[in-house]
Amino acid sequence: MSSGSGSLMWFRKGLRIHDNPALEYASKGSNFLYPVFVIDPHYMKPDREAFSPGSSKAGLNRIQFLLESLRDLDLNLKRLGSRLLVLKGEPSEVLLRCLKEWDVKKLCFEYDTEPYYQALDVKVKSYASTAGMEIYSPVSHTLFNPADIIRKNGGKPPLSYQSFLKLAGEPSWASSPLSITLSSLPPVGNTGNCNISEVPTVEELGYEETQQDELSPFRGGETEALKRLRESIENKEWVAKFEKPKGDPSAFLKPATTVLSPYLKFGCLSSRYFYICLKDLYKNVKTHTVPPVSLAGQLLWRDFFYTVAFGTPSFDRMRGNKICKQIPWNDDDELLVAWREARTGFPWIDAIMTQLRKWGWMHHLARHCVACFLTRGDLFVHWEKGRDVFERLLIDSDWAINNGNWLWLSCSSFFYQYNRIYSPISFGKKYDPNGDYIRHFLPVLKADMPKEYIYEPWTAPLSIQNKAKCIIGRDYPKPVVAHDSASKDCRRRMAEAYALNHKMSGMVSAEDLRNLRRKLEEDQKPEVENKRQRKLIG
DNA sequence: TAGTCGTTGACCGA
DNA sequence: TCGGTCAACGACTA
Repeated sequence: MSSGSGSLMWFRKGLRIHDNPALEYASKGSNFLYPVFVIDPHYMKPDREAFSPGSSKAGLNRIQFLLESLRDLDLNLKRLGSRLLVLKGEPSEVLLRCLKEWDVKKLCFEYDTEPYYQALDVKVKSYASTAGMEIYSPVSHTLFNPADIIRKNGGKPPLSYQSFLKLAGEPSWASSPLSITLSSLPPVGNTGNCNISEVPTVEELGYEETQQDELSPFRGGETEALKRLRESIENKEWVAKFEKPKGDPSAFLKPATTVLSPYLKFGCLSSRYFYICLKDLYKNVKTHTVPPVSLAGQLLWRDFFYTVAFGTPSFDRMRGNKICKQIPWNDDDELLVAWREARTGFPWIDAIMTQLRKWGWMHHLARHCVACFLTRGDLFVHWEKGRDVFERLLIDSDWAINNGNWLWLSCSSFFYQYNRIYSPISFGKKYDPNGDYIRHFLPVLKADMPKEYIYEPWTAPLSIQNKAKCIIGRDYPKPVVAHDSASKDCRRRMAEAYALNHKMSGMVSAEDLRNLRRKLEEDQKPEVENKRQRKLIG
């Protein structure tokens, strides 16, 4: 056994060496260091029932990304004279066993605001403090401590970005230099009988060799994150002029953004280090863009959603969520599946959903289009269902940000102008009139579908469809809805739902919603009947 | 309480 | 490429 100054560094997110205050503190004055990552089978083991390759919680792309990040972390720890100790099992059980068996005086881990970790940390902290261990759990995943912002705002999270900015100001740590490098780490202590393994491969986790024809082009890990960051900020002019809404969602050979989000999600890249790099760059250019559209503004968006998510009970649900409009979304699994499986018949939408499936990433505006289409724009399917699909398939899916954006896009919170609907036809066309993005992700439309019809192939004359070897309804689906009438109907439903929320001052009961759903369906009946009649006559 | 403003809509006409 | 219109929301602020 060690001399009694061992520390356990528990990695969860924060899979990095640079700007890692928990790791730094754990190594300071310790004779031994136990750098631990616990693989939770619930998160990792194959689930054959799931709608895509992966576990019950995560798609294979993100599992792969996490494993790559862990391998990189292990390598970086080895360079400093340590290594990553990988253990398997239910995280709190595994950790408690380690704390009991090893000689640990200090337990260090990055603070996490997600409900999952909040609950987990209560268990672990309670054991560690009873056992007389020192616990160090600093906030280093975000620029600000969400609790500080909420306190400053009188106990409530700010609900607009601008008010968040005002409350937040400049982060307190930004005036002093961050600890970016570590020169060495204490050796790993005696691990006794604990079953330590190397970072597994996906095959070792039980996945078969993947059949997918196109894999995510993004590799995980701190090394890759820092390389990507360097490459992005090398182009000073590009950073200084960056305006998020002006990015091209159809750019896939060279994405219009940094694609640093997956690295921020797992903490392979410190958001604080990224922020400091941007501030340094801004100092050295004549002019630069500002929040909300600037690159620094994107990091602040992340903090905004973290803050609201932390301060809002049931943030990830409609019911019981005080900031969420109660809307009678329909429960149509057929439409959901068509959307999820890229079979809506709208090539722009289906190409984006295919990119999501294959790459685990797509441009922010592309996410807007498909989220709007699924919910308030066309299909009127519950945002929680779309959220689940994103949560599974995105390599950067982040609890606070993903839920926040679905609340936003579905006009359930933050954003309320439900008349502004993205067209599944004309929005993409603005950026990519030739349809190169569609042709890449939907090979069935690649060959000879003329650009005049690539966004609306069902309008192509049969002769053209024949020539393009793509018959609509056979080789590629007919559109699941008519956008013009569907979006009009969505607007009507949203107006009714808003009126109900207004009338009830937000206290809409389940029964109120049921009644409204019934009313909306009855209002629609004559229209459906008319359509049927027209069909009969036609 | 009234007025301002809001990360990124579509469409039309100039 | 621009500005106006569509129809009209809620958070925040003075």
